[in-house]
Amino acid sequence: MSPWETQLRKGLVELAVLATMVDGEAYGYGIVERLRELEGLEFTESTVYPVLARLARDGFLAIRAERSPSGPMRRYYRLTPEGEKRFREMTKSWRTVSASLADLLEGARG
Amino acid sequence: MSPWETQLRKGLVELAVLATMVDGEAYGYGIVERLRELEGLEFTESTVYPVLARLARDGFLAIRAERSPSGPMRRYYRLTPEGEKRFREMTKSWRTVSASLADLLEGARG
DNA sequence: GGTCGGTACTTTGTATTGCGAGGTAGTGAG
DNA sequence: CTCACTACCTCGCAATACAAAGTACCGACC
Repeated sequence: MSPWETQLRKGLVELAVLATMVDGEAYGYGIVERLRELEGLEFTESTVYPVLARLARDGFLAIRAERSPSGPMRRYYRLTPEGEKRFREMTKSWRTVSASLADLLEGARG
Repeated sequence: MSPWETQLRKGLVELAVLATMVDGEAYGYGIVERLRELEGLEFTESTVYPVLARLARDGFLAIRAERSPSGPMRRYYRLTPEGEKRFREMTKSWRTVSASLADLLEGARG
């Protein structure tokens, strides 16, 4: 992954991770696998796990452990009310920035 | 600016800056002013100038100095062929990531 | 002459973050 | 008992956004 592509995705990991658990709880490894299917959002475990830990530490996620049918224990994360708020705010910001940048690229011959 | 908003924009500065000079040369202060008009892309001089310096150092921009009608000398930047290539690549990557994230947010109740 | 606001560029230091590399461990198949 | 897959975690490096602070040029106004 080229360094500028890495930079381009900075900050998006958190939003992407939050998005994966809006419809219900999710666990780390599963999140990585799910995001891997989305072009440009192929994050590794080294990236996702620390994000989950940080979000949980800051009260945006609650954790529940459960046995896996095929490996070590899974740690399921789900959004707390603060987490949902955070998700909504980030989504809004994202849409704003995204729209502005789209306008800028539109105006240029790009 | 909240820290996560800062992170959300990481890597976008470079693309935004490149976009401002696709249609012709531009100078630092002017770029800052122009971006300030776009919601979510209000970068400060502390952010933009280092980006310009880095892009020039890496051969993506060429520099030309010219007197300003109202202040110190301006340094006009324009895209080199490598710069145009970089801009096209970044734009493409951006559209990909943006589309994937939009899909993800769409799928979620967001 | 002096001050002030606006223009224009630069540097230093701090706080975050993405991720490669490497590690631990449970599980079932062969 | 080895191998592949699942599942989690941590260290260390490289990269970056930005506040803060500084320098300098200019015209206007008193």
